[in-house]
Amino acid sequence: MPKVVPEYKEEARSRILDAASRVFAEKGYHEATMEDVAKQLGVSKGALYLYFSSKERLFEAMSRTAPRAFKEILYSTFNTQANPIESASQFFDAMMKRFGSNPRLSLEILSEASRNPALRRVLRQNQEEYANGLASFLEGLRKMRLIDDNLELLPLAYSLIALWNGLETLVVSGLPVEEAKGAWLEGFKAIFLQHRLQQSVIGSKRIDKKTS
Amino acid sequence: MPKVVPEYKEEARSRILDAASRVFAEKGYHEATMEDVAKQLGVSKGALYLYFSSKERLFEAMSRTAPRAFKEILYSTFNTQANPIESASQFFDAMMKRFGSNPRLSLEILSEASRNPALRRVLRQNQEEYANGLASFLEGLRKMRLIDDNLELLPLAYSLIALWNGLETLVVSGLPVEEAKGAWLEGFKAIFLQHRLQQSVIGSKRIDKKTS
Amino acid sequence: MPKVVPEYKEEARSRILDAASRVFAEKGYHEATMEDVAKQLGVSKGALYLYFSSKERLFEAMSRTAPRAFKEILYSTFNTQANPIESASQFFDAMMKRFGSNPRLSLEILSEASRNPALRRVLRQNQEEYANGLASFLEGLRKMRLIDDNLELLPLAYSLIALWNGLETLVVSGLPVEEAKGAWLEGFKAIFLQHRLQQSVIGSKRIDKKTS
Amino acid sequence: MPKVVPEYKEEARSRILDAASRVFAEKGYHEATMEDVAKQLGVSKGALYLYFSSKERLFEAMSRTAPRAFKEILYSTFNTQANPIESASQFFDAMMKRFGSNPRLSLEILSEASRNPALRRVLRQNQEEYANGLASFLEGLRKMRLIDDNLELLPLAYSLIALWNGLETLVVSGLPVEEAKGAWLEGFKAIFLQHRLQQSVIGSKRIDKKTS
DNA sequence: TATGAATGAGTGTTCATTCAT
DNA sequence: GATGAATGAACACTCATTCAT
Repeated sequence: MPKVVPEYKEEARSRILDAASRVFAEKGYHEATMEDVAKQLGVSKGALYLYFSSKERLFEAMSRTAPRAFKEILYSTFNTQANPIESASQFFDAMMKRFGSNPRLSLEILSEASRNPALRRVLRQNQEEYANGLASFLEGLRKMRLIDDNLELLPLAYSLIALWNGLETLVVSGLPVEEAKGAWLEGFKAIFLQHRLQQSVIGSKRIDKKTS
Repeated sequence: MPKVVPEYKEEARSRILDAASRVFAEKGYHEATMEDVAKQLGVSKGALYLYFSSKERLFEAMSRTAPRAFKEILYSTFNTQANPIESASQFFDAMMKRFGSNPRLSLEILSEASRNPALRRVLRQNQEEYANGLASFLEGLRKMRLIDDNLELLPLAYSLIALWNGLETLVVSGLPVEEAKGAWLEGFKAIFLQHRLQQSVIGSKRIDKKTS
Repeated sequence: MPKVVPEYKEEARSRILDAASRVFAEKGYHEATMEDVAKQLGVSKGALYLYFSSKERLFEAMSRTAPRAFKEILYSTFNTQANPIESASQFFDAMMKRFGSNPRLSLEILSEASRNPALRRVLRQNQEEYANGLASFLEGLRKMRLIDDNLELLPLAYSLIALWNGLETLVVSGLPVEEAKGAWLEGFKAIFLQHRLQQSVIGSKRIDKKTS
Repeated sequence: MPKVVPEYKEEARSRILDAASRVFAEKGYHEATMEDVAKQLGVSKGALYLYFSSKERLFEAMSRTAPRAFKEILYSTFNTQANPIESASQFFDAMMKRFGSNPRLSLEILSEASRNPALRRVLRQNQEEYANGLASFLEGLRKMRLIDDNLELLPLAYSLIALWNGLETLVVSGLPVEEAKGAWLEGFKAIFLQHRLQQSVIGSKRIDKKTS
C-alpha cells in the first residue's frame, strides 16, 4: 500500500481531498464512509485522521477546494468580451466535461452547509467572489450595450449564479442535460440584448444562432 | 398520549406527513430520526410504521405532498396577466411567508432524489408540470409583447424554475433573503421587455427586430 | 369477518389452536406472529388474547393438542399383531400423508420445550404414554417370537420412538423422504426377528440363515 | 477489555465461534443476542461483525464447526471391530462427557436448518459422511457375522444416526439420561446379532454385553 | 365479545473514531 | 507516520401486548 505521504504533508492532504471528493460525489456525504475514502486512496482509515480530525472536517476541507475547478471554468469562459451566449455555451460544456452530468457533489455540499455554519461561510464567500467576478464581466458587456442600462449588475450576477445552480438541481431531479442546456442558453438570450441590439443598433454581421 | 388517528386513517397519514416535513426541514433526512418525527407528533415510533413502511417511504410520501403549497403559490401569483415583475415579487414574498427563509427541505428532497429513482421521477413530473404551467403564463405575456419573439417559451420556463431553485441554494448557503429577492427581481426584469418596452414605446426606436 | 366464537368458547379455542398449528408449522415459533395466526383465522389479534394470555401459552396449548393426530396414527397402525414391518410402513405413510414431509412443527415444539419446563413436562408425559403403548405392542410381538427374549421392551420402545424422531430430524436436514423410509424400515427389519424367524420356524432353529 | 485477536485472525474467528456455540447452546438462536455472544467473549458487539457479517452467518459458521467434536467421537468409538454394543456405550458416554446432557445446540441448528437452505446443505453433507462412515463400520461387523445378511447397510447406518438424533430429542423433552442410554443400548442389541450368535455358537446362556 | 390502532422495549447492524502496535 | 482491530453510541424496524371503542 502506498503511503499517504510520499514527501510532503501538504500533498498527502491534497490526495485525501481528491479521493474524498470522488467518493462524496459518488455516494453523497452520509452514504460515503471513511472506509470508502481510505480504500479509494489505498490507505488505512486511521491515516485519514492524521490529516483531518473528523469526517465533517474532511468534508469541509473538500468543500473548500471543490469550487476551484468551478472557478477556473467560470473565469476562463466568462472573461472574454465575446458573445455572452457563446460564453455560456462554453461554460456549460466545460462543466459537463469536468463534472459529468452528475452535480451530486454541489448538492451534498449545499446540504451539509445548511447545518454547518463554517461551511456556509465558505460557500457565501465563494458566492460573493463569483458574483463580483461576474459583475465585472457584465460591466464589460454593458459597455458593449448588451445589457439594459436599468439593470443593476450585482443582483443580476447573483441571478446568473442562481440560474446555474438551479439548473443543477433540475438535472439532479431528472431534467435531461440537453434540455438543461437549452434552458441555460434561453435564459442568457433573454437577459442579454445581444441578438436584438446587435442587429438593430449596429446592424452588423453578428450571427446569433437563433437570429438569422 | 394523543392518538394518531382521531377519526380517519387518512388524516393520520396527513398528520404524520406534516410532522415529518417539519422535522426533515429542520434536521435533514439523515439527522432526523423516526423517533424525532414520532415525538414531534406526540406518538410512538411504532405508530409511524402503521402508516409508512420505512423512513424512506415516509420521506418519499412527504416529498410528494411538499410541492402542493408551492404549486398553489406558483399558480396563484403567476396567473394574472399583470406586470410579471409584480407577480414575481408576490411569489417571492408568499414563498417566504409560507416556508420561512429556510429552503432546507427542498434541498433534502433533492439530495435524496439523487439516490432514489422513484423520488426523482416525482420531482421530474413536478418540474414538467411547473414548466408547462409557466410556459402558458409566458405565452400570455408574449401576446402582450413582453417577451421577445425569438425566445422559446418552454426552455425559458425551465430557466425561471431554475432561477428560483438556484436562489434557494444561494439562500441556504448564506445569501441574505433581501439580496436574494433583489436577484430574483433583477433576473425577471432582465428577461421581460416590460420596462424597456414601456420606454421604447414612449420613446421611439423598436428594440425588437420583430417590430423594427 | 367471522367471529371467533360462534357458539362455544371451547370451539373458539379449538379453532385458534388449529390455525396456530398451521402457522407455527409453516413459519416456526419465532417467525410466526400473532398477527399471522389471527389472519389465518380471519380474526383480530386482540381476539387471540381473549383465549390465550400470551403467544407462549398459545404455543403450549397447541403443543399439547398437536400429538393427538400422532397418537391416532401410532395406535391405529401399531395395534394389529400383523407383520411389524408392515405396520411400520403404514405408520410412515400415514404420517407423511397427515403431516406432509415437513416435520417442522415437532422440531419447533421440541425447541421450545428445551426452554419451557411446562411444555417439557407435557412432552415427557406423551413420551411415556407412547413408550408404554409401544411396549404393550412389543409384548404381543414377543409372544409371537418376533422379538429376542433377551431384550427389554420398554427401552426398546423408547428406541423406536427415538428412531422415528431421529428420522424427522434427518428429513428436516435434507434426507430425502424415500431414503428416510428406507432407513426406517431397515431399522425395523434389523430389530425384529421376523424375516429370519419366519424362516427358522419353518426351517429349523437357526436364526441366521447364514449359519444354518 | 481483551482484544478479540491476540495474534491471528483465524484464532479470533475460532474464539467467537466457541463463545457463540456456548451462548446458542444455552439460550437458543432467537433468545441469544449478539450482545450476549460479545459479552461471553468480553468483546464489543461491533467486533463480532468484523468476522461475521450477520448473526445468521455467525450461526451458520458455528453450525459447521459444531459437528467436529461429534465426528471425532463417532469415528474414534465406532472404528474398532470390537463389540459394537461396547462401542455404542463408549460413544454415549463420550458424547455426554463432551456435551453434557444438553443436546440443545443440535436442536437449534436443526431448527434453523429448516429455514436456512445453506445450513441444510451442510447438515445433509454431514449426514452423508456419517452414514458412509458408519456403513463401512457395519461392513466390518457383517464380516464378523454380526449383521444379518439381508440388511442393507447404508439405510441401516442412517437409522443408527436417526436413533442417536432421536434420543437427543427425547432427552431434550425430558427423558432421563440413564433411560436414554438404556434405550440406545437396547436398540443396538436388537440390531446386532452378537449376543444371540454368541450364544448359539458357544451354546452359553449369558447374553451379557461384556461377555464374548 | 371483538377490534385494531397504538405502544415501547428490544435487537441487529453500521460506522466514526480511537489506539496499541 | 501508518495500520486496522476494536469500540460503542446510535438508529431503523418489529411485534407481543394493551385498551378505548
